[in-house]
Amino acid sequence: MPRTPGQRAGLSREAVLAAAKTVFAERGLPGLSMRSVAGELGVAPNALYSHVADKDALVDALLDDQLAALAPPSPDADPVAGLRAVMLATFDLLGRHADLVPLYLARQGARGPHARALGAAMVVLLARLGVDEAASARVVRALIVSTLGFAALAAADAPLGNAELRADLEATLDWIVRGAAA
Amino acid sequence: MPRTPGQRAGLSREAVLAAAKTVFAERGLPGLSMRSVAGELGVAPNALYSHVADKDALVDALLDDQLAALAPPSPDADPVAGLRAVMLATFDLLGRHADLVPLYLARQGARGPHARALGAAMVVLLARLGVDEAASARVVRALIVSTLGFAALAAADAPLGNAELRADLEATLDWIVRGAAA
DNA sequence: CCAGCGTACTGGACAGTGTACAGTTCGTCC
DNA sequence: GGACGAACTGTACACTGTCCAGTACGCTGG
Repeated sequence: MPRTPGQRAGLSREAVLAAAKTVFAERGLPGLSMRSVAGELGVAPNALYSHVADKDALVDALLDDQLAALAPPSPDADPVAGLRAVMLATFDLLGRHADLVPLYLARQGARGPHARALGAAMVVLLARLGVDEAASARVVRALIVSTLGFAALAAADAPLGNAELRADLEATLDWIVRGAAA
Repeated sequence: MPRTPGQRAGLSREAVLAAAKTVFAERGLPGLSMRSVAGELGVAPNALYSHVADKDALVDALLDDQLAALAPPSPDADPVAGLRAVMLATFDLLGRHADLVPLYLARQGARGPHARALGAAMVVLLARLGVDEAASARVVRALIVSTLGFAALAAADAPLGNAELRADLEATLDWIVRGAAA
């Protein structure tokens, strides 16, 4: 989206993030460079650095933003079903954005506001299963780790089909929840 | 290790891999480039391509090579203890090579010969717990995914200490094994 | 012993990357 | 209206993985 020169671009952190989302959606992670995002905005690559500290910071923002598509489980639903539903929804979401998965595991990306909200909702459900607050952090981590891990496995175009790994995850989630509740 | 010019370097796939190991040990993953490996061997960067297809292929080899340090569990030991021991040893190994963890999850790296051997030993132990062969593949995947996932979490210099995450992993492994054996 | 062949290797280059530095242009506030 | 600070540009650096063309060497058949 090039501008007529001589005018301000009027960028902002949000605009940069939005452009990054567009570029990522259209060209995937390999196509996401500072230059491509800047090009999308019709702006010099360096201009982004007025609104974003790093490429890393931009990617972190992008990661948390993806989680906005996930609806937190209702506190009133059946806890076991609710937990399974969020994690499977997460798995499905990551299946659509395969190359992001390693990033979630390697970075602070899983610590943004959206991620926090999901975690808090999970703690509520676990409490209704009799898991006290001290232990629930551990269980949440176990659930998330399994979900991200299986998503990563599914992303690596493994010989195992996506459906098989989804079923694996479902079984694993049950083992963890059941084990933790005992 | 520069050579006196005019002589053959006498490279080989193994020599390249060894140099890559050295560079990685000294400078970590960011310092591992085709140029740095070539420099280590006193050779032009392109020379490596006579022995290695890609940087990806080289990294894959490096990944599996790291697993050589892991002793497969004895088939005669207590199955639960044996499984726990391998996975915790893996966690500890990965803790020492933090930046590799995302790669293990994202690539075929966990499918090399060493990885296979470990997987096979785990299947044997699971059989002694009454897990039939069809189901054991799923359990092995669950155990590996949890281990790699927690290692990744520990690698991301999280606020949670390494010891805490190791304990989390230990509990998770137990839940999975117990759940699968039931 | 020597010609020839194939492989190992070099030099140079290309197309990218993230990002720093210096300078210009603009909107805003006193 | 003039100064200030932020936004933005142009240019550049130091890298990256990898390709192409050429050279020099070791080994093998005659």
